[in-house]
Amino acid sequence: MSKSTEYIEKLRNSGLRPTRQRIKICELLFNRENTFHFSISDLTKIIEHTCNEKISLATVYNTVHAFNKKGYLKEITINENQSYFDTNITNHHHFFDEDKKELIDIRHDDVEQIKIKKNMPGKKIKSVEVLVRVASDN
Amino acid sequence: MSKSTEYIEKLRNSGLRPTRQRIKICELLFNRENTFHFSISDLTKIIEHTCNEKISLATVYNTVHAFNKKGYLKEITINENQSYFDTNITNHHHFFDEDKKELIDIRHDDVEQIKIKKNMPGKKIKSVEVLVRVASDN
DNA sequence: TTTTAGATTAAAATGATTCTAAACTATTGA
DNA sequence: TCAATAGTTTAGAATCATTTTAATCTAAAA
Repeated sequence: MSKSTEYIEKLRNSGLRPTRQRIKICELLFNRENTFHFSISDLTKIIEHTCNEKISLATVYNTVHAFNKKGYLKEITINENQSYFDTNITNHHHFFDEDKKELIDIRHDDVEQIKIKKNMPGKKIKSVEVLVRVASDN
Repeated sequence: MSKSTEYIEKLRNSGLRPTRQRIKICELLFNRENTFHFSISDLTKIIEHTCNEKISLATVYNTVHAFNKKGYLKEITINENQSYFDTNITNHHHFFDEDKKELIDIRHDDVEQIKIKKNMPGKKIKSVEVLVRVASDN
């Protein structure tokens, strides 16, 4: 499947029509070797720098949120004013580097099985997320 | 040590003078049997309902943030628009009930030791937080 | 094609948080 | 004890991220 067909499918699955602006957003998000962590403001800056045409903020929000809802992006929230999206939607965890304000993936295999000995009657576990905050030693 | 002396000490340690308004906030936060999870908006509602006098929003923010910074409160962020503070500052984890939008403590003992096989050179681990999202089975 | 349902946009609205500046108060030290 | 001062409270304004609006535009269906 071509990249372009893949983007169109992702958009349609998310309930969105494939438009020029949304395809461009897909290219920026999904045409990458490595996992990509970004905030909405990171993404709009990248659009400004790599794109001749402007994409309105409303479109960026609407597209990113639709992908997040559908599961093509994963949200990682650090605190009240720092929220990131991750293009790596496999089951994995994160380091947050407090110095550089940067997220780093921890492969699922790099964390030993997490066993929770308590359960919530009638409730099903949807996800288990580990955030390891790190900072410079000194 | 009396509760009141304890509040004054907490405030001073956080770099704040013990004023009438801040003592009131301490009473609401720390005079409790059980751990208390709240958002700023929860707290302001409680103040409105239990207090004759009004405490301005600016004071609430400033006091809660100072306690959080000092470590007398712990912040738990669920997503872009849901952030809570926890009066339980011991090492522990959380369930987040997606149905009731409610946090529930998981005692540290109820999660088996989390071993991270990867490390970040030159960086020290500040905290390891686990968030288990749960929702109704059906 | 033509129609229509959905998309894009700039600008306005909203809502949470932070700032401001004037009035107030805890603390210090004479 | 009391004045000086440094920090605090407050309402309201400012800010910032996000969402809504309504007019214009476009993809997709007929």
